[in-house]
Amino acid sequence: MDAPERESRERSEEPVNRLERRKMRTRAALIRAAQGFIARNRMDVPVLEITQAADVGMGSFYNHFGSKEELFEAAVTDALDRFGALLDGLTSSTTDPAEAFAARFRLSGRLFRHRPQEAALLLANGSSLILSERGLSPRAQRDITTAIEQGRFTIGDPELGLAVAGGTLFGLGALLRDRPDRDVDATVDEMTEKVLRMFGMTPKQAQALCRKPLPDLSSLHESPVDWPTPRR
Amino acid sequence: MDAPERESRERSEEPVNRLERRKMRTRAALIRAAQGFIARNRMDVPVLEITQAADVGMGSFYNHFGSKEELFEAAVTDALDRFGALLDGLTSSTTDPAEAFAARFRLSGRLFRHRPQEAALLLANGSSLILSERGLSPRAQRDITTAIEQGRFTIGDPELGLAVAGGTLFGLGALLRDRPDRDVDATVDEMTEKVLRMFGMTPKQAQALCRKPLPDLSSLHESPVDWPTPRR
DNA sequence: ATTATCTATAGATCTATAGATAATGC
DNA sequence: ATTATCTATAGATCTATAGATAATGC
Repeated sequence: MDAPERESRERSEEPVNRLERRKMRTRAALIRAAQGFIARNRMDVPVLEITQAADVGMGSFYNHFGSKEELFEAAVTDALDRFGALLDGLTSSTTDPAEAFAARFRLSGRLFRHRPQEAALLLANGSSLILSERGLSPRAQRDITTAIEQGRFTIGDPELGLAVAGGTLFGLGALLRDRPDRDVDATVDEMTEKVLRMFGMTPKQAQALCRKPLPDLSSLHESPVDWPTPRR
Repeated sequence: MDAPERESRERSEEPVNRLERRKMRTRAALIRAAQGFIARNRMDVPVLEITQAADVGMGSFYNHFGSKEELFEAAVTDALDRFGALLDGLTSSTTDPAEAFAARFRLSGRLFRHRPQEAALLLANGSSLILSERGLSPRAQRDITTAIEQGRFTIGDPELGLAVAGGTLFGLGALLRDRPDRDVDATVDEMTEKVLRMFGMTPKQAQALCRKPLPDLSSLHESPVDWPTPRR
């Protein structure tokens, strides 16, 4: 075997040397800058402004991406994967699929307020995320199918269920954004209950799941590192 | 009275003379062209290309709009108003608010397939439409509130109900777009039933409402006039 | 020696307008 | 005479790259 662990690590691959690490840092800076612009609906921003926000030279952009579209696509993918990984980390102890679904839905709703930039990014991408292969969608898909198999959900059409879950989460995000005075926890849990009932749970079962304690979120009030602000 | 009917007509105001009518035609052509680009997610299109698609001179653009953003905003507003007016026309005979809501939801879902460009435009605007002052949202708002007053719906939080309706419609639109093989009528009606149950109706009541006949849509398979295709 | 980054800029593209033309009003 | 439209383009802006510089590998 001349390539011991080729292809064995997809992303988050530990770079072998300092050169590689620097390259990854530049790429990551560009991606974070792009995420900031997407969240602010400024996808028409010039490349120069992106590189300034990322604090890298103009030319570095073309070392990593062939076009703005390519960068933005990578930025959305990255955000989805991070959001998904974060949720996984927060719900790893839950084994019951219905409870896992409820926990992830409730956490996603709460994260909309805790991390407004990520929320804005998700809302800006809207419809393309609902049946996406990345982020929340595949996790919800998995939960729903398993819950049906185990008799916890009785909905006949899992794909329609996915559209319900995605759509209501989307509506919830818009509601929390446009009505900042609403009680986040109460709103999110009420929405979750309604979805669980749609999936065939009794009101009592749904309520019980939505009253379970959730992991503490106060430690992640915003992204680990703040998104860069573009310089003028 | 020196201005007999000033302000009495908002839009669709009959232009008084030929000059006015020509002006309106130019404006309308620009708006339709813009709607086509929005539906195709090409909002970065140059002004020149828009005017070419509208078949008007470059300079005419600035007679009507100060910037592309202004045009796009007008284009979305116009699409929402038209879609709303179309729905109103199709459901004018229905007096029961629950039935009216169901009919509008079912018709909206079906229109997603009958008029894919308008659907794409709505989906592209996504989250900003869910609590919008125009289009489907205010109509749903009205139906929901009235239905609650009359005891047809029992949902406690009408605004959350609006987010549910908007979100599920959005998810439905994405589902129908991304899964072209699905049976439109069955999918739409099943989704509508679920929403009605969320709003507190019994399964039987919900099913009954979703089996009511709907006005014929075959006459409006696409916009009255097709959107212009940009010339190269 | 190799690789990534940076700075500076040529050339392409786009916006916004000036001035000419065409249509309508009166 | 007035008003909207059209054509042509100056000037602004942006993209993509060439060539110089800096960091790392070996």
